[in-house]
Formats: sequence, C-alpha cells, structure tokens
Amino acid sequence: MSELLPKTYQPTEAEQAWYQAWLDAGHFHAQPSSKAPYSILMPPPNVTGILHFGHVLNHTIQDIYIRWNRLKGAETCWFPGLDHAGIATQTKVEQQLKAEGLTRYDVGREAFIERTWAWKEKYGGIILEQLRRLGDAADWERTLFTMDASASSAVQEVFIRLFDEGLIYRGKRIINWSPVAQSALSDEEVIFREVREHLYTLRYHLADGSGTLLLSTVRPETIFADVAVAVNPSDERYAHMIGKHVTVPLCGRDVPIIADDYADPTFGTGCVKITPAHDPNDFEVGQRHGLPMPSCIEADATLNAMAGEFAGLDRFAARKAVVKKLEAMELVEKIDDYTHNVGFSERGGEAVEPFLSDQWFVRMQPLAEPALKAVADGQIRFYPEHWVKTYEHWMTNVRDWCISRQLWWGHRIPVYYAADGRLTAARSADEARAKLGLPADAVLTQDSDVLDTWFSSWLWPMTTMGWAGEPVAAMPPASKALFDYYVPTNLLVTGPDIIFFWVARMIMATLKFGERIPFRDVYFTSIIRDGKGRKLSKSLGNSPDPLDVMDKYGADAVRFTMTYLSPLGMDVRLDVDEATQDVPSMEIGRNFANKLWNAARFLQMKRDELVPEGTPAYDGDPAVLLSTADRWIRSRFASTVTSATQALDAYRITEYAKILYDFVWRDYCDWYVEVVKVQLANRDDATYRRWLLDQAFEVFEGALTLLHPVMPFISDDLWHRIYGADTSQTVGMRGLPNGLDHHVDPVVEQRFDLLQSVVESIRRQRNEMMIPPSERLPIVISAESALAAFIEEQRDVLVSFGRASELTVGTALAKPDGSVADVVRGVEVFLVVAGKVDFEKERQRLTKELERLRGQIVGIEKKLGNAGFVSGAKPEVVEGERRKLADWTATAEKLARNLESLQ
RNA sequence: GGGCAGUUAGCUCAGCUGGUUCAGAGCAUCUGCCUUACAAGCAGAGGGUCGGGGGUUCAAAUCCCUCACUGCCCACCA
Repeated sequence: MSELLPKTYQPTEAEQAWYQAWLDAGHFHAQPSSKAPYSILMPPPNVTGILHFGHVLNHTIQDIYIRWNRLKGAETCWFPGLDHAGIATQTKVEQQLKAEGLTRYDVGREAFIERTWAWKEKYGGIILEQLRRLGDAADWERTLFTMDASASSAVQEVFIRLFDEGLIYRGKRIINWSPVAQSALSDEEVIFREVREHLYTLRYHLADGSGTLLLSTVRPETIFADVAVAVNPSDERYAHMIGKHVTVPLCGRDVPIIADDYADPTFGTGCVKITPAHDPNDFEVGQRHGLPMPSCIEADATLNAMAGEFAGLDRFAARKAVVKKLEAMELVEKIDDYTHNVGFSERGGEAVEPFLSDQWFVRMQPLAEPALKAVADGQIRFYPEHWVKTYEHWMTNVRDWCISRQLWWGHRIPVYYAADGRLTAARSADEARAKLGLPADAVLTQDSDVLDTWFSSWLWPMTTMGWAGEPVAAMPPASKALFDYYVPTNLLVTGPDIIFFWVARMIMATLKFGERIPFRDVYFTSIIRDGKGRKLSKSLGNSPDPLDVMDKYGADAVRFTMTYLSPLGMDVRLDVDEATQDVPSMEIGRNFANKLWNAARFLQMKRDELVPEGTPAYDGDPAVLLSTADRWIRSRFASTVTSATQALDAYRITEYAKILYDFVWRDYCDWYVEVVKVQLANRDDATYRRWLLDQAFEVFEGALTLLHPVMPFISDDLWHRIYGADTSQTVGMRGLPNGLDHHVDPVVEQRFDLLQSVVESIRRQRNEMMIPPSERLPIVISAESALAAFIEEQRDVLVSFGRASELTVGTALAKPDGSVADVVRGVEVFLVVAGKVDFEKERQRLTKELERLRGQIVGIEKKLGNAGFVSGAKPEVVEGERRKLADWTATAEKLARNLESLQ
C-alpha cells in the first residue's frame, strides 16, 4: 500500500518540494491571535549579501526556535528583512560605473540613486532566496527593506525628534575618515592592527636660536599642520623652554612650546608635536589650549597647499619625501623601528585617516542609561551571560555616535540650511522654513550627507512591525496590534561582533521610541573557524559555499551538523578541504538523516509484510502486551522529551541535538528496533504485530516531531510517507508530545540496562574468542532468583542477540566445562566454546578484570572506613557506596571462582 | 594597558547545582562481520596522572588562589 522507500535518503528534491508545500499552505505567515505570541527579528542581511556559514548557523538557530515554539502551539512569527548596506551597495554600483569609465559624479546624485535601486532590484537580496533553501520558516510576506517608505519615514522622524530634543548635534570633530569611500566612519567601523613602521626623531630649532628640541613622530608628513610642541609640566628638562617658540622645519612657521600632561616624559624625548587636525589626542590638546587647527591633508589623503612643494602627494608618498628632505637638511636625529596600532576601515581595509570635519553626532549617554538598566535588571538576558560585562563596559563608556556619511546611497539627513547659516531638521523644506520663521520663497539647501546604515537598523524592532516613526499611541491600528502583540520579541540571535553596532542601539532606540524593551533573550552565536582555527573567509579560500554543501549533504544534514557542533559561547571548528571546498564533518548530519530514513523504511517494510490489510486493531488493555523493551523505549522517549525541552530552554542547542541523536540511534535503532525484530519473529499473530508496529511507529513519530525544528525537511517527508497526512499538514504543527511523564519507569530502565549489559558481555566474549557471528554456541546464565526470572523472560532476545544455540538460565549454576565466563552485576554469563577457547587469553582477561575490581573495592572500603565521609556525606550517597561495595564484592568472588575453575 | 573566554583521548569537543552512568561522545586507529532497515551500516577493542602548582572539603575534571599558554573584545603614548 505505501510505496517502498529507496535504500538511501535523497534530500535535494524532497527539500525543495516541502519548502514549497509549506509556503503554499501558508504555515509561516502569522497574525496576532488568541494564542501565545512568539517572535524573532531576523538580523537583516545586507542587500549585497551572499550566504555563508555564519548565516547558516545563525539562521538554523533561529529556525529551531521558531519551529520549536510553533510546535508548542505559539503564534510564531519570524520577521525577515534586508539591509540597504550603504557603503557596500554604493561600492557595487560604483564598480559597475567604473567598468563604463564613469564615476558617480559623472552621472550625478539623482541618476546614481536610481541606478542603485535598479541594481537592488536586479541583483539584490539573492541571499533571501538562499535562506529559503536552508528552510527558514520566516514570514516572507512581512519582509522589510530598510529603505522602504515606512522605514525611511521612521528614520526621518527619529532624526527630527532627537534633533529637536538636542540629542543630535553637529560638530567639527576628529572622526575616522575613509579616503577610499570619502566618508566618515563610526568608531565601531574601525579595527586596529599592529603595524611595523618607523619612529622618526626630528630636530626643531628654537626660534630664538638658543638651541634645538628633539621630538619623535610616526607621521612626519603632518608637520605642516603643527601648531605647538608639548612637554610635560613636571618635566624639569624642558621647564625653562615653556613659552618659547620652535620653528617647524620645511614650512618655517614658529609655534609655541606648551605644557600639557599629555606629553609623556618617559616616551622618546618627552616632547611631542601637536597637530590637532590629524590626531585625536592632539585635537584635545588643541582644544584645551585654544590652538588653531589647520589641516594639511585633504579628503583624498593627499597633502594640500600648506605642504608647499609636497602638495598633491599621497600621505604615504609624502612621508617618504618629507623624511628624505629632512635628512638632507640634517634635521633627522634618528629613525627607529616602531610597532604600534593603526586603525583600518573594517570594510575597505585601508588605513583610516583621523580627519577634522563637520559631522552629525548622537549624544549617547542619555540613551544609554535606561538601556544599561534593562540588561542589569535582567529584563533582557544574554546567552552566554558573560557578554553582559562587555555590554556594560561599552555602555558606561559610550561615546557619541558619528552618524553622517558622505555617501549618496542611504537615508538623507533631513536638515535644511538657510542662507543666514541657521539650520533645522524637518520633514520638508516647507516645514523647515516654518520652523525657522522664513518666508515661503526663502532658499534652503538640504544637507548632502546620508545616515549611517545602523541608524535604520537600530529601529528594526519597530519598523518591522510597520512603524513609520509616529508616537506609539498614534500608530495605525494594524501596526499597533502587531507591535503590541509581538514586541518585546522573544529572541534575538546574532554575532557578538555587532553587540555595539546593533544590539545595544536597538535596546536604546526601542526603549526611547517604542517605550519597551525590544527583546527578552539574546543568543550570541559562535564564530566559525576552519580546522586551523582561522575565521572562514573568501580570501583565505576556506569559506565553502553553503549551497554547494547543501547540495551534497542536504539542508537538514547541514543544519543538524551545525547545531550538533556549536556549543553555546564557544567557537566552532569546521574542517574545510580547501582543494574541494568540501566540509566532511557534514557526514554527521547526513548519516543521521540516513539512519532516520532507514528506521522508517524498516518499520514500513515490516508493516507491509506482516500486517495484512484489514487486520483488526488490538482493543484490549495495552499493558498486557507491553514487553519490558516496549516499556523501556516509552520511558526513554518520555525522558528525551523532557531533556530536549530543558536543553532548548537553556539555549543548549548542541545538547538538544545530541539527545535526539542518541535517542534515535542508540536507544531506538540499536536496541529497540532489534528487539522488535525478535518480538515480531516470535509471535505469529497479525493483531499483535499490528499493535507492536503501531507502538513502534508512535515512538518514531514522536522522535520526528522533536527533530522537526532542526531537521524540518526529512521529518516532514517521513511523517507524510509513513502516516499519510496530506501536504497541507506538517509534523511541525502537531504539537509537542506531552503528558508522557507516567511512562518514565526507573525499574524498567534498570532491568533493560541489565539486559544490555548481559548482551554486551556475550558479544565481547564472542569477539575476543574470534567466533564468527554465523556460529551459534550454548550459553548458560546464572543469577539470583529475581534476576533469573527476568532473564528467562528475555530468553528470545538473548538467544537472538547472543547468537545462542541453546540458553540455560538458572540460579547458582556451576561453570560448564569448556566455557569462558564473565560476571556482570553479579550475573554470571558462561559461553560454551568447547575446543575454541584460548585459556591463556581468558585467564589474562579475568585476572585483569579482577585486579581492577579489587582496586576499586579497596578504594571504596577506605572511603567507608573514613569517619568523616560516613558522617559528612549525604546518607543516600553513603548508602549508595555500601551497595556498590556489596555488588562489587559479590562480583569479585564469582570472578575469582571462575578464574580458579579455568582448566 | 584593561576585560572576557578556553586548556579533558591522536583530532573536535561533552561533562550544568562537588559524590550514582565520573573519567565520556563523535571522528581517527585496530579486530570481526555484505546478520534481508541502513557498509552513509553492525558488533567489539585499545587510547587520558582532566595545562602546572597550591588551597577549601569526608570527597575536586567540577569550588577558590596562582602561574603558563591559546583565542577574542575594548583602549590607543606621539
């Protein structure tokens, strides 16, 4: 009746078909309802983004929680989106233009933006398609682009409000400048790297001709903008010079010698040149002393007219040229090798230039305070928790956020300048005129800069709900309902690298504008590294395309393997074969999927073969039919539900994966299915067989259900194949198995454990004696009467698993002639091997085992002889040790006896 | 300079509130099996003084101190 399953699982087709079926059935779309809400905000991938393994891990985790909570009956919604990614996208289009021999200035701002939109439509958002291949159960109907009208409106409103409240201000400051992007960067977009350069010690002559001052610098090309030389006020060497002037070489200007604590007497000569426009520390010195702040370096990092003959040279070329000239003038005292940290653009990799310019800033401190509290109070929880410290450190030392970017692609700053120099933030020029009290025909110019991309990202918890920047109470009813139902969201899954960029700022913005926390739990994912511990990156060639890997192993296999290998708070190592771009560890997931597949195949084959159509269902008391093994698997399954739930509740996803892996593979397949084979073979009764298989199927269905969050495709595929549900249904919505606690039965588990030990003992002995499986041998088992009865009950299983020709079970049986012996938990297991026994080997093994046991007995006796232990430890622990001693002693005695009687 | 992780079998890692599965799993290695669900498999075996040292405790892989090494984050003295 059901179609026979192929021998191995073929994931690719099944995965695509099921994803479409889920979409068709609308399983991923959610609306506020009477059910409990559960929501996750998808970190919006860049519009230029391509799927990599970081996304795979991140999205697998999110999908697990979405599907798990859907299984639990929540109204789950996963809000997807796409980030306009200012610099990255603009760079793409500029590259395109470059191929045509054009720059963005050639086409002009408006045409350039149009072109970027066209690029976005054509090439952007490929990654969203790729995420579907992974299986993301996201509510795609709610996909938001950060430059959609509502989101753009929100950005504008927020800017205006912060401006009006004085939390956004314009200032001339030293910022991080990218000469390549020709734009400012925030502090977070700069990474520091150690660089080996030179420390030049230069001679500056005193203006009055009374001597020379030596000072050290790594940037001699900036001397044209020197405005002072600083010495430490406590530095006696220079005390008499304070107030005098030195002549700056090459440009002949005289600048004062000032006293400032910034100068470190122990570094170099103790004198430092002050160049406020080109160094953040010098800038502060300049401010303290009211010094002028000329710039000698332009936006493109070339020197300007202040540098005289060096004008037009790039900063690095200029450095060489300046040093050469100074050397010729004998003004270079010495040049030392010098290793120090230099800032580089996180994106482009070029050295960042400290650059003095007008920029827009957000005053962070007032926003940070409530955000700090929300985390300190535990309203928002971090997993792993240790990131709280990092968060608190950053938040308590938070610096103002430079939000203006000299780009074209992005949200334009809604600030208008009047001819008289006044300015304001407004929704339109008309509104600005009104705010400034100007007539309708007054000419205004809008600020030409755009906002940092993160200035839209930090509003994500609100914009995803349809918020356009209005006061929460004034939101349109549909958005308001969504917002109130789903925010705070339940979980955010992201990398710790964007804790400042994004997580912290979302908390600040949502508290301020949404009047609530944005999310309750934050899960920080692991960093993925290759076998050598390096981060995966395209340039290193160790970053395989996840799509290729999914094609080879299946999406479920990739998801499962990543989950299995990614402990909370630790890096993940993924061995990557650089030659083939293969990730061999994906076999873990693939093999597991295949195991599941074959377990299902077995059950289905047996049902087809042994249960004729029309076989009546068993309608008696199931307790009558349940064997120890049946009870055991039910007990194990009930425990598995509990422990899997606990693992996911604590965000221990690796543990969740391992629990299910072990249950399916070890308990269900290795033991239970093997017992089912015996039970089927030994009872020629169709009703019983039907009942037994139904029972086996039921547990399997439960396992598929628990696995669905991590392996959605195969679990649904098998579920439909076996249980014949129609495609509009999914195992992901049948509910979590519950009310099974009464199946947990420690006595049954203990007994089955003994059975396993006895079987393992027989197998071990057979293996050691090199007896092939085809050869059946007599087995004799001797145990105390209570256990003997149980072993007798398990006769069929023991005969089959132990490949026995005959089985004798009794109490106090003597060791048969020509047998080898083993003792497990006081049960003696004799294998009659007749001529085949290697007595020497057997003697060695028994002796070794006996020695080990005796050693342990001595240890435990010592422990029990310790008065401190007996009085100090919990009574049940002491009792446990006593029982253990008794068991071991009995076992040792039997072992010794068997060793003696060995011929 | 400040902070946060980590160090357990050849490799990758579990081991959570100290003791009842306490020294584990997977991979790799070795042995035997095409046993009619699965060789992407089955059955076995070997392999670790839990980074070093000290302390607390009746009891430490587990708690505390200290040192060493590895990785990450923050800061940026020219």
